[in-house]
Amino acid sequence: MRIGELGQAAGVDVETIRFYEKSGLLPAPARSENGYRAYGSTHLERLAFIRHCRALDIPLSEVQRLLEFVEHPNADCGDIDQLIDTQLAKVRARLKSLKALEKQLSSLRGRCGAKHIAGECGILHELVAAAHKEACVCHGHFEPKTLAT
Amino acid sequence: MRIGELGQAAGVDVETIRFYEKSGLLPAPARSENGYRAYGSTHLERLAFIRHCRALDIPLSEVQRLLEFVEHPNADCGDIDQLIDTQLAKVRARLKSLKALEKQLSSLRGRCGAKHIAGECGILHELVAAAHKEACVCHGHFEPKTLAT
DNA sequence: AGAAACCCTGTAGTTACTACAGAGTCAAGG
DNA sequence: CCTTGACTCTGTAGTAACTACAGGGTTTCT
Repeated sequence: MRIGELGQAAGVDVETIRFYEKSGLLPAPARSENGYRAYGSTHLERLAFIRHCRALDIPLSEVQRLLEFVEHPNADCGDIDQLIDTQLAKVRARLKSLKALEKQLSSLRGRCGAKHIAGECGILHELVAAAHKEACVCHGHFEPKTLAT
Repeated sequence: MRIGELGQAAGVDVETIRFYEKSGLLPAPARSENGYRAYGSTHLERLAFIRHCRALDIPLSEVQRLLEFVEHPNADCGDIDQLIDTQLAKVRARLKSLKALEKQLSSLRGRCGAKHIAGECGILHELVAAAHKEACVCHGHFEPKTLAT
């Protein structure tokens, strides 16, 4: 099948498929006489594998490694569980920070009254006030990454 | 104060500060005779405001808008609560998908036994099996019927 | 035949930073 | 005074994972 068909079968953009090929994740397929890529089921499976891993937020570099393991069943796979552990830790950390973020945003949202003049906007006041508080060096450094990451 | 001092005061990288200036978020400051940037407390407050918004995952383009409201207190601020609502919706959606992801990864992690050969790795088997027949929660596009070529 | 959809390669853009490179300035120490 | 390391400057490029052209060729359908 051609690239468009592969894309439809796997629910992936053709440009993403080309991107994966260029990145080395997908092997370059055979070509028809007109130069079009000609894919078979092997590519489809591999692409599905990649997309499934991506859905698990596994970085492409790690997906590459997993694919190598698939290709070499006799290789030592001691790192795979560690990879999943790393992902799990990341997800849990992110969940934690997002929950805090949701709480902050909800609180901020609650400050919006019926007023529609910027000078009287509770949200804006709160954002400015927060900036004032943080701008005071007595309160230490505000590190957004710890919340937003 | 110089850029390094501003960065320390706000807990921001000097390169990020220059980035913000270039992006138009921070006004270009006065310069000393040697060409160094000379900042005052106004910049510090504005930077803190920006960082606080970033901590709330507010995109820079929206931070820019908020800053404009701060500068024009008489402007209609009808969009600000909507901005926060949009952020809240994003955060909640992301929370939902991350929870599903955590569940999947935990399940996947549970498949790892004591084996350390790739060919016998439960995690790898599951990833490959998923590519064959299962749509994951976040992916959703892959359907077995489209396997037919 | 013509138009639209598909394909190709190569380049550039998105978002929010982050990291140089090469050169100038400053402050402390020998 | 000189040296050295830290700081500053502007400009460019890179990061991750795509996504969107541009310009040109091929296929399919009306």
